[in-house]
Amino acid sequence: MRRLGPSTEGFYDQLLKSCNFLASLRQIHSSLTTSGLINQALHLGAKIIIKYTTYGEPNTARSLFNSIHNDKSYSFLWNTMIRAYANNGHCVETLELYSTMRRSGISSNSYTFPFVLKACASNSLILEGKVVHGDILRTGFLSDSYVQAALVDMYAKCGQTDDGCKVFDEMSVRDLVSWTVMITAYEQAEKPEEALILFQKTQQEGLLSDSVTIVSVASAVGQLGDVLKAQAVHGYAICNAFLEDLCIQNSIVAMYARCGNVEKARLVFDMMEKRDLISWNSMLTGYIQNGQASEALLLFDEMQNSDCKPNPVTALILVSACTYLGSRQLGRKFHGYIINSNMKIDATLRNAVMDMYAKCGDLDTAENMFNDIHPSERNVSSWNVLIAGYGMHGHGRKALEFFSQMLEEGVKPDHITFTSILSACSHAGLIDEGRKCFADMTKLSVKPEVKHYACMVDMLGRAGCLYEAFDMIKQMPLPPNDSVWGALLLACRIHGNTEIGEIAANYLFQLEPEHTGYFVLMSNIYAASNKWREVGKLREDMKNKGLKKPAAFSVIEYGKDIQGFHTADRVNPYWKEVYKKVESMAVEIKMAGYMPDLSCALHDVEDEDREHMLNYHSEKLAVAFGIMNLTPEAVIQVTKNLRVCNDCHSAFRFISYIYRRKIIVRDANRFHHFEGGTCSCNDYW
DNA sequence: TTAGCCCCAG
Repeated sequence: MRRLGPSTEGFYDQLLKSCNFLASLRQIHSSLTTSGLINQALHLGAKIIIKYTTYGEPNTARSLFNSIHNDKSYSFLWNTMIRAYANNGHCVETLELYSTMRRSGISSNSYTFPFVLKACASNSLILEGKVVHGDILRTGFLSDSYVQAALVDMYAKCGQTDDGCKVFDEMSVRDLVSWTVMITAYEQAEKPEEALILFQKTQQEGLLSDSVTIVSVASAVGQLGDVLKAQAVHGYAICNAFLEDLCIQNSIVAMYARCGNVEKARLVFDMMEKRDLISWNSMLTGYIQNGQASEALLLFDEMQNSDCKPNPVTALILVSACTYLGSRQLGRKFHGYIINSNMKIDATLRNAVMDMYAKCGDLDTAENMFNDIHPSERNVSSWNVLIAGYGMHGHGRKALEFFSQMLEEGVKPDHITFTSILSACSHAGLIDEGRKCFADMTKLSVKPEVKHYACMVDMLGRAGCLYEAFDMIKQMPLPPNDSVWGALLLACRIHGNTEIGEIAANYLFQLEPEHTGYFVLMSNIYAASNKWREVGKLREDMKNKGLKKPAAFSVIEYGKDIQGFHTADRVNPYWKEVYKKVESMAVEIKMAGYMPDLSCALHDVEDEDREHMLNYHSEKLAVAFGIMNLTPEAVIQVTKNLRVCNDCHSAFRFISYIYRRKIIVRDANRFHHFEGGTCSCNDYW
């Protein structure tokens, strides 16, 4: 065999460094094989193994590995192959190779374990991780800081933060990475306060953070939603010259958005010199999280003109924006875009598209998509989407059918399935079926959570079984939260029960003193029984606490555009015409027998004024806009962010009859299809 | 004699 000098090795080293393509890598590989150098300078072989794997050729890498790892006592190449697998998501192969390595008597070292642990961490393989932990103890590598950090990370990613914390606490020396791992662990476990306390400690110990730490800290602050802390992190990044880092910029954009300051997020975004996919997706998500879906859509147009092309995550964000807006038309457009862009549609994205169709009122398309999925590829979320979709439309029976079919096909329901099926029963008034499903939960080994009790209380309460609902709360094995009492309060509103309503409201005012919705509900109950003194007292309370009724907002599709209306909107460019229309419609439907439901107007004023105020509810403005601008055969579809009010519900029945229009309203809870004077919910909602 | 642990969009 011909020996080549070190200068030749250096030459190949350089060549490999600058090699960016699979084709040139193959050339270098073959030239090294011909020269025989690959068997002598193993670090070159190692580099090729790594490159093949990152270029998506793990099998080629493995063949190379198999052909050159002739010295059995030499762990370097094994470590290389394990590293290549682990860093490219080939988790099974990593563990398989590690196991072969052990069986072959090759000793692991401090370079082996971090990658094996990474593979366990990325697939939440806690059992395998624990075995590796045992191996580390046996081989005496627990004192290595890289191994320790990887171990803490593995436990954290497998959801065992406490075990990770134990390893962390037992470390004698902690470097920045171990601190960061622990900070990230708390952040990922949604314990942002703990994460920030640890960050404080790194500062006290005089450790200089790196960009990874700051990203995690920014994430934690985002979870906390504290704008002041967000500004502090932003300032820290500026002072320590971290702001050049793209990851940091992205995390700051996301942080501000999650703290509700989407304007500040946009400011940071606009100042960025370079933007990657994550920058765009973070900003888009920020708009969606803050209810500014139309801003998100504008930004998407900008994104398409940029050098960053949308990926499946972008698609997911946009589809969820359409779901939020209730815009089937836009949703369809994006669905088309997704198909045409040839992006990879995974189960999550497909389910999101189905959910969009279901929640935008197009159940047929949702169901067709579901039927197109091969039964073996339907996961629990696919079923959940359909069950929830049918439930929202009041098709309780259909939801129950899907639920049975799901069980027949051997798909195990989860907590979301039961939330969906119970609320489906609730909307359809199927209380016996609902009771049965609730009883089946334990049999199907899904433990009832507070939200399931809330569904039951809602179902029983709506059906008028107020005392049974109340008893259920009293007998709950878990402490009832605001959604449970809120369901009872809503039921009291529907059935006009002041007495139980007051009990529920008292709990709610303690549990959620800032939540205006409960004050509004209770004052509605008082208003319905003409207890204006109590209404006034509640209003006074709200005023003293500085609470305001959350802004109602309704959206209607119009051509390629979307029009949004607030209550008593004077910002929408068409408000004057729309006001005239609602006023004239009120006159016409009154002649057909519509009676304004004055209890829906919160204010303690003269009846005539209250009646007048009802006209300008956001959903009425949106429907009036639809009648004025859409062709007579077009369906008027409106999405409202809160629950549709009683008076609007009654008015829409009359409007659908007199104007011969199909009106579909999606509110915070469900769909209402108005046609010929009736609503699909049969006034049961 | 060569290699590494932790991060941002969903």
